[in-house]
Amino acid sequence: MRSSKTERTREHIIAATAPVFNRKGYAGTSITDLTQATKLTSGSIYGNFENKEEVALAAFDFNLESVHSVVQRAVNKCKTTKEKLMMSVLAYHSSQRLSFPGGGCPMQNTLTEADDSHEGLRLRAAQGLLRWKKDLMELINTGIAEKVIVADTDAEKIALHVIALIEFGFLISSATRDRKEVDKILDLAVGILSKTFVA
Amino acid sequence: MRSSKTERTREHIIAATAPVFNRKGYAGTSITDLTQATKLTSGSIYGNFENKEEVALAAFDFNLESVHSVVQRAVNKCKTTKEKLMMSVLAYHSSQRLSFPGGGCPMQNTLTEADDSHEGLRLRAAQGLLRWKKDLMELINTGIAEKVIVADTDAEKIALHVIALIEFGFLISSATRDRKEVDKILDLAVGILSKTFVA
DNA sequence: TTTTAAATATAACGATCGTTATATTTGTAT
DNA sequence: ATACAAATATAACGATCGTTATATTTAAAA
Repeated sequence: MRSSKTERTREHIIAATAPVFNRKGYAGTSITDLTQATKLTSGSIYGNFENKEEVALAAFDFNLESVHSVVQRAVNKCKTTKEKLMMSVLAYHSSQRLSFPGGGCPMQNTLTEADDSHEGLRLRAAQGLLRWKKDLMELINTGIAEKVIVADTDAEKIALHVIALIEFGFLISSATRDRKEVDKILDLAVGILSKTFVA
Repeated sequence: MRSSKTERTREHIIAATAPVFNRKGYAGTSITDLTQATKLTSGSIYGNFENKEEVALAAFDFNLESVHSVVQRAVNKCKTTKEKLMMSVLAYHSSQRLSFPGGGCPMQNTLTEADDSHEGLRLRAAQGLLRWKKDLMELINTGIAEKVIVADTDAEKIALHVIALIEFGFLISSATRDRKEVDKILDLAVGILSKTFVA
C-alpha cells in the first residue's frame, strides 16, 4: 500500500517549491533553494523525485493549476455566459486580489525561459496556452449559440486577443510594480469582449 | 589614449554574448558560455568587464538596441505617419524577416526572469518598455495633429494595446514555433491601429 | 511489540560556478 | 628596435552546483 504520508510529502515539496520556481526560474533555482523552501534535506527530495527537472515539472503543473482553478472558481460563480466571459478577464483585476502564485504568469515565465533548452517545460507551457484558448473559445461559442454574442464573431481571434492583453498585464506589472497599470490593460480586454456582445 | 583595439574587443564581447544571454537568460548563462561565444578566455573577459552582471547589462542594451534599430530603420523608410505606424507593427511580421536577436523579445525575457533578483536588468527593461510606448505615442499624436488619426484617440491606450499584441506574438512564437501564428496576432494589432484612422 | 521496509538525514562525490592572482603575450610609443 | 604598459592567457581559488551512497530514523505490518 502506498503510504499516505509519502503522498503528502511529495505534495508538500511541490507546493513549497512551486512559488520558488515561478519567481527564480528553472536555472535560477538551486537544490538548496528547494531544501530551504521545504525544510527538508536534499536526500529527502531525491527520495521523492528523480531529479531537479521532475520537481520543476510538477511545480509548473501546480502553478498553472493554481491560476486556472482560482480563475475557474470565480467564473463558476457567474450565472450568464456574458458574466462568465467578463469574469475570465476581471479575475485578474487588482480589485479581486485573488491568490495567484508570486512571480507572474507561470506560462509566460516558462515560455520565455525555455526557448530551446528545457523542452519538457516548454511543451507543458504550450499546452497550457492551448487549454486557456480552448476554454475561452468554448465560452465564446456558447455565447454565440445563446445569441448573446454576435454570430460572426471569430472565437479564436477574440480568445487570443484577450489572452494577449492579460499576459501583457503580468508583464507590465513586473515593469512598473504598479497594480493600477495592470487594470488599465485589463480594461482593454473588457473592451474587446464587450464589442462582441449583441446590443 | 584609449586603444581602439580595446574598444573593439569590448564590443566584440557584447555582440557575441548578447544572443546567448537572450536565449539562455542571465542565470542560465555561464562564464564558460561567454568564453565559447567570444573565443576568448575568462581572464580576457574579466579584463574588459568587472563581472558577469556588467556583461549582461551591456548585452541587454545591445539586444534592445538591435530590435529598436531594426524596426526604426523600417519605419523611417515610410513617408506618411499612417504608414510609419503600420510599419511599427508590420516590422515584426514574418514576411519581413528582419534580423532580430534569437530567443525572443529581450525586454520580455528580462522582465519575466528579473522579478525580484537582478534589479539592474529589470530597471533597464522597464525603461525600454517606456521608450517603446513613448515612441508609439508620439507617432499617434503626430497623426492626430495631422488629422489622419481621429482626434479623441487615447494615444497611450493604443500604444500599450499594440505593444501587448506584439509581445504576445513573441510568446506564441515560443509556444507554437510557427511563424504564421505570430502573423495572426499582428493582424489584430493592425486592426486596432486601423480603427484610429480617419475615414 | 517486534520486524521490516520505506522515508529521511548525513555526508560526500566530481563538476562547474564566478572570480582572481599571476604569467605571458601583444600592441604602442619612444 | 627597445621599453613599457595594456591585453590576454593560464591556472588556480573557494563556493556551490546537482546528485548519490550510506547511515539513521520513522512509520506501517505482523
